Amino acid sequence: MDREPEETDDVRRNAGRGRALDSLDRKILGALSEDATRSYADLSKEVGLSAPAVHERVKRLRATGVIKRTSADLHGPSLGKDFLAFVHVEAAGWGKTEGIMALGELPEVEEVHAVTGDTGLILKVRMDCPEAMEGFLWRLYDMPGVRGTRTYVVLSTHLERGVQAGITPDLSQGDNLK
Amino acid sequence: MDREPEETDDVRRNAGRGRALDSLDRKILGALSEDATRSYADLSKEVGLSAPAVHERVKRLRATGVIKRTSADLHGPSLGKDFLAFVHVEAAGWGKTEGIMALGELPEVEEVHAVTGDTGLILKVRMDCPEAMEGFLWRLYDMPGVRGTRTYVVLSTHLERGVQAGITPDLSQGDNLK
DNA sequence: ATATCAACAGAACTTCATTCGGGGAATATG
DNA sequence: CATATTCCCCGAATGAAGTTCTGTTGATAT
Repeated sequence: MDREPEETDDVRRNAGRGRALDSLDRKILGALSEDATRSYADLSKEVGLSAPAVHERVKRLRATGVIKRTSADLHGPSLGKDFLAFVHVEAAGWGKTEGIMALGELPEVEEVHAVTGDTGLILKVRMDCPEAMEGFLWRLYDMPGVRGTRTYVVLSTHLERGVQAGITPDLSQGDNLK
Repeated sequence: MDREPEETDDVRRNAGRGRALDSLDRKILGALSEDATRSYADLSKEVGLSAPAVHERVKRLRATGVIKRTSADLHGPSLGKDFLAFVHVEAAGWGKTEGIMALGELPEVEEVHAVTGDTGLILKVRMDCPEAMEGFLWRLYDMPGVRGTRTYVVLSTHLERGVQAGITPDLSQGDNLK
């Protein structure tokens, strides 16, 4: 009888429940977030486990959603996208407008966040030129509920990476109160 | 005489010079940016090439820097990072302060951009709790040149992805002028 | 004290990545 | 116009890696 381990099919959203991440998991995650092409044999030497053991952990990390996916990180300028900007959108009703959600269909839109503050939405958009930016803003203003926008054009990017596995303990404790 | 194609060592920013990306490259890039674990045999069926041909193209895309790297995308909350925020920093002198560049050492800091507008810097930071955010801001204010900050706490993220291979032609032309 | 379960290592197996040799189309050269 | 040259592709072969299987160990629960 083959039991399928996946068939939970239930509430899987709070990933990593039932098994907290130990230091080995974090080590693996840190390594894979920097270079996901490394072999399990290679990783096994770094974390002190056998290749199958690492494989099993990675499999679990994927299944539980800790590793959302493995992706190739592309170079914007090489694709003709030299123009990066953050657009703060002042929305009337409130976020989640059907039109605003449809922004995700544009490959130029990389991030959409609902935020606190005077603006309700922050967009990260990357395109080829200022003219495209203009076209994008027009499209934005045509949407119902968009009252205004504030655009911050990126002059240079000094750091850009995904979620990091590490944390800085000092931040949430200790010497905050000087 | 082996000529090393890399030894330009100069201005490499416009990677992919000498060979424009064709539609097959874009198809491959689009696929790999969504799932970099797909096999070449699999990709070959999608783009209509043989596996070695796809491999060769990917190899070149890596070598020329179009594919910056392949990474595992991690799930923040699973790692205990439930708190995402954009921090606009009003810097006195101007960007690239040694201290600000050192922010990259904190795994909580995911992005650092120099931008136009009243603020000179936009930071994307992800941490475990508001207390950590507080600690981070304190650390920020201790830096020379930091005049003020404005923090936008992310309430919900509707879209978050890397550079997309596709483009929307309409944006930079045509019906912009309504 | 015994049964149960989770995690790991070593070996076997399978699939994939990678290299090699050759062919064809387009471009450059005489 | 004919002939090299170059680039890009394919099919086959090789090697390395991913993946599965089985037994063992240690811890926990009965």
